[in-house]
Amino acid sequence: MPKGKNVRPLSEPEYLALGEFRYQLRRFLRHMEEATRLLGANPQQYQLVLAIKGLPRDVVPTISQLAERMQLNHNSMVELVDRCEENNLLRRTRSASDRRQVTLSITPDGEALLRKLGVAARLELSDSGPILVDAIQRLTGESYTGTDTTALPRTRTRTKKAGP
Amino acid sequence: MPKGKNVRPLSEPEYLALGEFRYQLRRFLRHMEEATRLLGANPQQYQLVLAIKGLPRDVVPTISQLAERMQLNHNSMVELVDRCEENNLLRRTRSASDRRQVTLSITPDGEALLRKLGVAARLELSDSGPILVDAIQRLTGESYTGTDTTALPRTRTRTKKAGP
DNA sequence: TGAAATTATATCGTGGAGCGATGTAAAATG
DNA sequence: CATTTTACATCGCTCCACGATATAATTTCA
Repeated sequence: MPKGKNVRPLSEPEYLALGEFRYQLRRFLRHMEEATRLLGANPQQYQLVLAIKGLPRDVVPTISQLAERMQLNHNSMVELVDRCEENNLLRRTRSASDRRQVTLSITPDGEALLRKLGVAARLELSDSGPILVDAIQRLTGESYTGTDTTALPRTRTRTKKAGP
Repeated sequence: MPKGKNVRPLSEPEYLALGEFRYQLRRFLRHMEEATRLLGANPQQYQLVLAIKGLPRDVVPTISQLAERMQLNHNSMVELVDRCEENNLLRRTRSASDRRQVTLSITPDGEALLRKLGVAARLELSDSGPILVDAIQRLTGESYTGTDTTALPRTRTRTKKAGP
């Protein structure tokens, strides 16, 4: 594999693609937060319920697993689970096989939230999804054959910044 | 367009896709935060510099514009710009045409940060990008025939932090 | 076996970042 | 010009993630 290919500096179109990617992400996340709050729920708490629902079926929904899935420290996850339990979205159950572990289950309230916001997420992604996909492909070079060593111009004409 | 199509509840594969989508997002964001901090910089501040660099060329980089791009309230953006200026990543310039406005420009330090992290972002997206694209397509039904329910590729759990 | 190490969850105090409310200056409106 | 609107700035507050630390269950191995 030609190592140099992916470590060259970003070209301007790539910066635009990365900017667009981040922008669409923020919009998606923000809109979902809004939708969540409109239902009187807390965004992070919804995220956790969704993370449980969307967990691969061979993964046991413990605190640590979900901390990893949401990229949180385990103690932050403990606190998030606390809040979810207070709001009746989740329930804790100590595992019988290993009694250090706690497995989480979704309450009917949690499931109801999932149903409503799931539809919202799909609709939202119908808009931003294609733009996201496009940006990703511009950056990672979809249709990238790996044999190209002549690719982009390495010399930049310094037309950019003239002083005021 | 059949209206009912996108408002039906999520199927289980769709929940899995949505879960995977969120998971890959969090991983991407977290890894970029780590990379940023490894360079001694602040993640949000990098985000702002990137947002400026990645702004469509016909958009003037003012406080309000960037607040919208990063989906922050304008006052939060003011504070973020303050911090970026303190860390010598950005400079404020009052606009000559409309002296209420402030236009932001990236310092050499900011550009250097962009170069290093741009490469990191592309590499990171080389991994998570295809999974993200796949999840989006499963949800928005792009070329999705409904017959393929094979599990999503699972990314290997990576330990988050090397500790002493 | 039983002491030490490891794993899983829980608790507590702290700090940073985003937000609402409010302020100030410039520009648009009428 | 007087009023309204727009753009940026300031301040106090709160929430949430984190580091440090604690507790309990399990595994390791001398």
